[in-house]
Amino acid sequence: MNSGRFAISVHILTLLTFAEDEWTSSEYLAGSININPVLVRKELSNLREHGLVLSKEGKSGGSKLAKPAGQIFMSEVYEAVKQKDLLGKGINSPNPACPVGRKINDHLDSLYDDAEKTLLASLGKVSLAEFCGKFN
Amino acid sequence: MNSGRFAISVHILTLLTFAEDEWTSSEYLAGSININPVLVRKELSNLREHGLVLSKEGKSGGSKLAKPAGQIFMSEVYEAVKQKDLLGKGINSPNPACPVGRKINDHLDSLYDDAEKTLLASLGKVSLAEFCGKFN
DNA sequence: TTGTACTGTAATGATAAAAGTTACAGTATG
DNA sequence: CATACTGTAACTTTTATCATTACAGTACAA
Repeated sequence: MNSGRFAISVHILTLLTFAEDEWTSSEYLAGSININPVLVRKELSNLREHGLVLSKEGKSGGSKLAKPAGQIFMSEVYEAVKQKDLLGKGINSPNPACPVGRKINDHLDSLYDDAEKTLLASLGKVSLAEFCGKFN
Repeated sequence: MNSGRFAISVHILTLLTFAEDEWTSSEYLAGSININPVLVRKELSNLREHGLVLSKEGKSGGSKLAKPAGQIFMSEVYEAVKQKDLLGKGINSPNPACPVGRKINDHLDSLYDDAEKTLLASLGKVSLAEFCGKFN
């Protein structure tokens, strides 16, 4: 799983939840997360592609949630930021002359798939709204 | 979760399972995995600390499983290699002046803990022996 | 009792991935 | 048309990962 992108995305979405329906600037978001605004925009761009946020260009532009926080689940955020697989699948290039090396990646893949399904089920139980409820 | 260490450890343990009760050298393991022997020894050192393998120094030395493959579970391997947490916890240093930034790491932690419990339960169902059974 | 084949680990260097920074074109708004 | 934003590309810096070299320690076996 990718290092800190999940945390950054959840942080962004949490701030947008508290901003209600306001268009929030990447500068402001970057200030709370304490990272570079360009990184925030990249992450927003990804969240946008996955239908979680909307952005508006131009003066008084910014971003906001694409749907109510009660309808956004942590599993969606996970799906949005994942790129490598959960446990680091397919990074090595085992020796194909070895009977184990030749087949292990396939077997690891199916192990990972099962584990990831369980993880998604768990994250799918928590909505952004519930998560934000913890701040009160 | 750490990139490829889980895969390397499972690969090592699989090779040791097929080696039956032989002491297997790090050189041989490195050949199948196609990585550097020193990295293998480091990973073996970690697996040893976690009680999963035994090593013998000196000529005709090497490593073998510390217990039968039916009694080693993927959850143990996961626990052995994890260092950072699952989803990249605690990497950012959010702005403490922001009410969200100030508390988000705690809330993320509890989210991660729950998700990880589920993941461990899933990996705990698969023994090394079962995993190795797939190669036949 | 000495050569050999291993482990264990530290130190260093190379490569790759992640994050920060600068820069600037594009776009709404007033 | 000035302003305050977004969206991206290009470049640099930082950090993490992996490979390599080196060598001390250990057990076996001739």
